Amino acid sequence: MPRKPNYDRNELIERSRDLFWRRGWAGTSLKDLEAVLQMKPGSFYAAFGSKDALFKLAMEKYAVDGLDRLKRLATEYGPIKALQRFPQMVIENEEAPAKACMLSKTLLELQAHNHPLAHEANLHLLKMESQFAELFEQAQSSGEIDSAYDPQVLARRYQSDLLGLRVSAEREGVDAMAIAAEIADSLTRL
Amino acid sequence: MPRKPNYDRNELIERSRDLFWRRGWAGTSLKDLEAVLQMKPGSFYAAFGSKDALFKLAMEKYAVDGLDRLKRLATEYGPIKALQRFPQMVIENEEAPAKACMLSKTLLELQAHNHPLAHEANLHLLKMESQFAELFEQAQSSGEIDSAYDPQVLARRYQSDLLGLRVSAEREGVDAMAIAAEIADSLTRL
DNA sequence: CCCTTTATTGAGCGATCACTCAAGTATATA
DNA sequence: TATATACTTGAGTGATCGCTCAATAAAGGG
Repeated sequence: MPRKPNYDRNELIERSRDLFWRRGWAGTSLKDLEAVLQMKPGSFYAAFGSKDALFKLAMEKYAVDGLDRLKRLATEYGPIKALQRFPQMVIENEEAPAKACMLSKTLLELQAHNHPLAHEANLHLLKMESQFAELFEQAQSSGEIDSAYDPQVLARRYQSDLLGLRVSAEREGVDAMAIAAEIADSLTRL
Repeated sequence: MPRKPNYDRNELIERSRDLFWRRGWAGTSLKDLEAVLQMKPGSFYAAFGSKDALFKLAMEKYAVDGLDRLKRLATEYGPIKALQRFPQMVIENEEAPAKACMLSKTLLELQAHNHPLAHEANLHLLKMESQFAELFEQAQSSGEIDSAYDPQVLARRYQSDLLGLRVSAEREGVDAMAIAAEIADSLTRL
């Protein structure tokens, strides 16, 4: 008996993600969302409940996609080569809404307000860090890097470097590709 | 004939800096500022002109103070030791409004809106980067590090690492001091 | 003292914020 | 086709946004 929505929910979440990623939480108004999603307020709230609820969905899609890209890279090239390629891959996409990481942007914007979305962002970052650690561990198992290192320590540092890279890539007049190459290069010396 | 203001302008700017640093640009309302500065709207606008104008002043103070701390560190310990100590110093201050860099927070928040303050933040970051490069150069002159390196390249990477560290330090459950130690340690291998 | 000049006050401006809801519309099932 | 069940519409909610300004208070110079 029901009537179907005339939109693709997944695509709406992707469009929201791109807008939130670029403009941030406070920087994205409901008018902006209505324009990009081609939805009136009533439909919007029927579909997503609130701005924050949609932001959460958008951030989840962002995190899952990032994790997927890394895993695919690891499947194709092996763990250490994946970690080497990832930084460059992440900043070279000209079509991406922003160079900086959506999770870190959200964290920095909302952490001081104790906003639940900041905590959510940190959880996604932790998941990513675990995946980094797993790849370092695999690289040790296959003898690609010295097994004396603690994979968790390597992952922690790698993620910090990646976050720094992506902030730098957001700046004008900074050769981020060169930094990415340096990060990749430093992994060959493990 | 005139009447003197009954406040210390410099202190007001410092209090504003702390609030802006912690809460960000959009996250700080005029009500917040009025509360912290103990000023009514009229006085506020007579004194500073606008929220953005005060933010600019606050950011300048932030940048100048940061530069000063680095320079004092270099005078006391020498260039390379200063660069080694700086990361730890920057994240260990518990009284600071935030661990993350105010300039990077401003850049990430406002860059996508082409807000003048984002450009301003980048200029301050460039100045800081120049100071890093100068210290690396001094370290080369005194033979502390290999002179084959390009000081600008070292400075670019150092600043990126520092920005990453400070984002990481903002997170819960991340041992930022360990990352700071690693950054410092990597400078001994130059 | 008076007078000029500036600082301070606080009610309130228009604009925008996230969001609501009653009314209208489309669709799958009976 | 009739009906039930959603989805869609868009004017409009109260709250908050950055900010203005006329009125008042205070402090120097004469």
